[in-house]
Amino acid sequence: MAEPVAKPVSPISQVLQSIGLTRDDLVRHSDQMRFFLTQHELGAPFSVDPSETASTARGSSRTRSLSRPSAPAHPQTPPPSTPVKSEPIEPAMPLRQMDSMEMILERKSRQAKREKKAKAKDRPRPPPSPSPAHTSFSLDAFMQSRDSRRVPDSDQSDSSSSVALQVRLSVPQNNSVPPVTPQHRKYYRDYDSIEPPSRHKKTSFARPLSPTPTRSRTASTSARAQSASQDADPFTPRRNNYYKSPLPSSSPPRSSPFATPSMKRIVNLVSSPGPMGPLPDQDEYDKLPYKLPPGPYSKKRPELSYAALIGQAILSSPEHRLTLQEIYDWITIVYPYFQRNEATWMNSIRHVLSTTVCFRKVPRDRSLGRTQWAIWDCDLDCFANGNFRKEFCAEYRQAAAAKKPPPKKRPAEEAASGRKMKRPKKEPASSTETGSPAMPTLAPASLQGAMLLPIVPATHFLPIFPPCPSVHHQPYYEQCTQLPAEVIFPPLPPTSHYARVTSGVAVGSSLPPSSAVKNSDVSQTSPAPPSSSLPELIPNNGSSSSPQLLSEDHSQTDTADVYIESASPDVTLLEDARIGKGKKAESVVPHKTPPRKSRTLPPMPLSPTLDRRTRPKKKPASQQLPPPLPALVPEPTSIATTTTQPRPLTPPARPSTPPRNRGATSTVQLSPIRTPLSHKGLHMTPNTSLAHFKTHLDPPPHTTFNPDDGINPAVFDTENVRTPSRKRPYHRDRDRDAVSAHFPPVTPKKLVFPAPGSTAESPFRTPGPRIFDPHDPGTLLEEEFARLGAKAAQESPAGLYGRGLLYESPNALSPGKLTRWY
DNA sequence: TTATGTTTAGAAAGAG
DNA sequence: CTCTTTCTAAACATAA
Repeated sequence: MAEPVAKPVSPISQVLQSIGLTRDDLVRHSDQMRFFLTQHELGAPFSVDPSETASTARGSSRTRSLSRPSAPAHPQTPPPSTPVKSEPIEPAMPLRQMDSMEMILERKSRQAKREKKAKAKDRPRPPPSPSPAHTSFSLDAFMQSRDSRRVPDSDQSDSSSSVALQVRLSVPQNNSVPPVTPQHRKYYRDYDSIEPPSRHKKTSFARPLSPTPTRSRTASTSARAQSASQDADPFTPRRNNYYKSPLPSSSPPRSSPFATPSMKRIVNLVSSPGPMGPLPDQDEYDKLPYKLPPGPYSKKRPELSYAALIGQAILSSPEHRLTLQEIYDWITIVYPYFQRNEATWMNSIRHVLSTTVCFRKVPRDRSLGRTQWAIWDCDLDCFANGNFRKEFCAEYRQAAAAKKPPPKKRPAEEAASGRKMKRPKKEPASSTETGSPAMPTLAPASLQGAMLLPIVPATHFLPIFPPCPSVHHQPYYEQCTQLPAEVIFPPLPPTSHYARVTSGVAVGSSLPPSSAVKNSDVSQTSPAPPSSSLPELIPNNGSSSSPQLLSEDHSQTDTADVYIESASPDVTLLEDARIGKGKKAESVVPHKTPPRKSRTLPPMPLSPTLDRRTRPKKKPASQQLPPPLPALVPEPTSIATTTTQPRPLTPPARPSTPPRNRGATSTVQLSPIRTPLSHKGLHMTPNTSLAHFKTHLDPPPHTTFNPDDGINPAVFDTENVRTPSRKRPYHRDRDRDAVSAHFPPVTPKKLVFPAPGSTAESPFRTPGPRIFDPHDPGTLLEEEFARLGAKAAQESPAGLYGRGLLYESPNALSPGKLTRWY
């Protein structure tokens, strides 16, 4: 690379000289340019992430996610039904050039749809009105869904619609496929959903397509690949819209618009059906219960694990809880790679939610909506930097501390001595399991929660319990520390209330007692932990989503930044929202849910998850991990407690919690359900330190990143935090394919700037290290650098390349993930 | 019937 | 080579 390379003097150099700029300047400017470009135009033909290419090149690293494992094998067994999704791969559309066009079309179609639906449908969700959008979606959804499985009825209802869908899908179907193409269904249907035309599109690229016949995967793969190819995001959420909307995710009704039932019709046939609904329109983004990261979204498959994606999604909501649908929506928007049609990933998402300890189920009233999946504050560490690391789960830690086996959410294994048992069917009553014996073993997730807690009325406990008690009192903070909030959440606009709030909260983190109570809730939900980061999440000022909550918050917060009170209100609100409404149902869950607020709580240890299973499996890992990130904060517990103290006290009842108590591992009551671990008293090691936050509202250093700097905090973090360990590349065929397809092994240029600030700026930027935008000056520069090689590198301001990132392969950078965030 | 959840299996990749 | 992790697939459950 470094070599002198042929062109001794690049035009650029000349130009620079003439201009009097240094390379550094160029870099900076380029970054800025890039930034603009990216923002403004998503359209870059494709942002390829160099990283991707590189990654691929690199090795496997990416995830294997794509992999289609066994695919090959399948041949034999072509299951009847799903023999294979594979089909799919069609050459499809070339890249989408049309993004803009498509976008427009889409919108139009959507609007039309909306209108129609609005009329037609009832469902529109009540609440806010966002619904309309939904309706619009319906088409899409339907298209998609249909594609996949459903029948065609609609088939194409409209070409336009189809188009829209396609677009949305990101796929270019349009091109290739006529809008309607009923066929889709065939394909899709046959094969699970997966590949709707959209995928095909992709093929345009090279995608060789994966040969892999495997079923769905292939399809999926292909799809993905396609998606990947398309980098441009169809909808980049851009703008601040995001910020705005905080619909109350929690707010039951609305939940995600998409989610809205309307979609239902569409249902998929697939086993695990996917879902359906179309994504929300951009317009609707505002309304969403979660915050979308800015930036164009890369269509590539994220390197992140599903757990990480879920974590990002959930954490993007003010309360840190989303419904499954919302999670789907978030993922599909932010990672266009995942399309609604595909059942595979959704199935995986569900699977992860069910099996991962950190994802807590919060039941709600039906009236409110479906259950929500929450991340407690105590587990925030797990999601730092947008990644997911079990090790940091409170339970894990505890377990580690205890030396017990890592908890698993689902004990299934444990329970039964042998795995395999198929489940006996469930018993209707969970009781059986829970009740009895199993305690250790199984508890349904929901139960778990319940188990843990003594059941306090939801409302009560929310405040009361900190989610994860023990460890983090101030989960957010801690987390924040660990995570760069920014990473997770885009920086808030100064103006935004949230910012203040959050900060305030953070500050208050200590949480005022008063707030404390509420706080717990608050914290949970929006609290902010995300200090810095959060803000955005919550955006809105009044907006919406849980609007009320938010709104209030704002007011309050605004006024007093600090106080929790603001929070408190929020909390209250939140709770109301959640609890009040949902709560009833929640009784069980509550325990866990409350989490968010963990802050307040003192040290409860949590053991909740443990209950599920203490499974030995991971121990190793868990053990290793124990301490979350040391880096940031020192002692979490102590601090936390102090700060949070307020509420902690009563860890009320939570059965589970008690044990946790941090320090003592006392075994407390065992919740019947709980896992033994909990009982055992895993204590929690506080690990994380919140301290930092206590002191500082802002996230630790890394968090902030200036574009200018070029340094991507994330990067740092990543390095630190992330263990590159596995690099799983996506090897799995898909990924590779996808990637390769798009960009062939392109030489991994090291272009990848660490996405330094520039691109980086957009936190959520495409995952890859950055988008490859040919137009982007940055690119040019990069090339130049490449030519110049080391020289440039040296020169390059640290900022840009930060640590030499310049040349690092994207992968190296950290998992692309980080990058992406920034 | 659908969407959602839970659980079991198995494959692939990586780490040790 | 073994163990672990992640992903995928699918069966089964259940609420609405």
